[in-house]
Amino acid sequence: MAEKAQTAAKKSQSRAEREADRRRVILRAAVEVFSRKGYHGCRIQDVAKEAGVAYGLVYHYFKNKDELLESVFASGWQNFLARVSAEILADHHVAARVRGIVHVAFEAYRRDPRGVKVLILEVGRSPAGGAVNRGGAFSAVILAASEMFSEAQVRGEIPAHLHPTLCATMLFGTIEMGLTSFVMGLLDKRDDEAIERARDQVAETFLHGLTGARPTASVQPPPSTGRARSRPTS
Amino acid sequence: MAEKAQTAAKKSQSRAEREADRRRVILRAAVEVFSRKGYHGCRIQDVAKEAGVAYGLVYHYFKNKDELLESVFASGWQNFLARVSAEILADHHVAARVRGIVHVAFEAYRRDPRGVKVLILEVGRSPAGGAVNRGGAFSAVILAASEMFSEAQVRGEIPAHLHPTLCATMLFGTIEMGLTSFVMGLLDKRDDEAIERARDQVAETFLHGLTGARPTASVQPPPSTGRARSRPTS
DNA sequence: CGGCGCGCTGATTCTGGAATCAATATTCCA
DNA sequence: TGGAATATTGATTCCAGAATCAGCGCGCCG
Repeated sequence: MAEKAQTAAKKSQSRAEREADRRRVILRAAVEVFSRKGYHGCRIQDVAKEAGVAYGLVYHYFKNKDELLESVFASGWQNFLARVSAEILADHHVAARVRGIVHVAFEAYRRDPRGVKVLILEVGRSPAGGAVNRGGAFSAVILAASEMFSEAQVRGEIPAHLHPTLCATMLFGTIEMGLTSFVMGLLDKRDDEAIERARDQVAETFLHGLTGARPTASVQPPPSTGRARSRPTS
Repeated sequence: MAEKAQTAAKKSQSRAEREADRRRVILRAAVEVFSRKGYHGCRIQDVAKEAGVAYGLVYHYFKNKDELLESVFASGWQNFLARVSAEILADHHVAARVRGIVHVAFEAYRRDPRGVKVLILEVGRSPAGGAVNRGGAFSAVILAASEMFSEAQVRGEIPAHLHPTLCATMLFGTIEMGLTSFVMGLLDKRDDEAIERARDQVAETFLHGLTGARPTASVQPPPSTGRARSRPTS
């Protein structure tokens, strides 16, 4: 819809750029406000104010409030999804892959706590009939992870009697609640080191259990596809 | 408010009873509707229709929509809270207590999936500023569980380097997502036996980890306070 | 440099649903 | 049985907030 500006070469480009910027600003503001007051607890006006624009403009860029949430979700989740998928598909021992997934999740949180909060609290849990159709996307990751565990069983890396899907949900449940501790202020979210320790504990406990947990599995990240290289801040 | 009817002995009693019934019917209907469309996605009218009463009546029994949700929460959570607390306070090895907690949660689900769904999806996750102040209640359980793990560390039952609070959140995260698998239809909620297997897997994986999970820890419930005795169906 | 189109604005309209309330039915007690 | 007290109803009021739209002014083009 905004692509009509592609008539000329350079100038129009700059215009399109500014448009995209606006869009991003609004999206950003939406994340901010959603995380503060929740989707239902805020008006479009709040988002507009946060973004420093008239609220009519929000409708210029997004069809309605739902589409706004949908976009917030898409922009946040796609990214996360891609990274997690990469971890899942890597062909390492399942333990390494699990560590990778945990790592990705916590890294995402460290980079953008607000965004993660919205994902967790708003999008992740919208009631069945709800507006946003993100249930599918969520299931997709679970499914992929199930695959991974299933495969790990074939390779004999984990016991055969475990239900792969349940393993997958448990993994994400563990991660999610780990993050929620921060989101809800049960743990100090300022402390970067605490976040790292939490991350390691989550991974190790999931892998070796409460009773068998090892004395911290060193901080160096597990060997995996791309997680390690420090990506451009973005 | 309805207690004024206690003037006489028998008849008035019956009246009070019918009132309480009504109240319960409405509460029940609310759970039903909330679980189907979510708190924000439904009108008072829907609840009334489900309960088979006029919606004005809902206001006779509950001050407003919020109080209705609050009550749904209270009636469901108090119960659960009490049972979980009992498990937490029992002085068994921490493993037994963990099993007990998991057991209670799954039992609650088996008895009333709808109710658990509402608790998980609506109440458990309401965004910070939200209406219902149940965050406190939730934190309370986490805190209690933290205590338990802390104590277990003193007794040397689990490694000292683990963060007790994180252990607690992980435990409930694992449980919650385990249940969510059913709520979301990732696993077959009809299959009673599947539920039991899931329950055991959740407990054992949490305790011994993915890699160390034992070949199913037998179905017989762990030795704990009162969980074992099959309570009157209700 | 003049005018025109499109990004942008915010007052205005519209909608849906919460909460009220006056009227009606039912129950209870003397 | 009468009538006071209470339960129940649903049309009505009221309002928050979503979505619209008519116009304004900035920037771009010839």
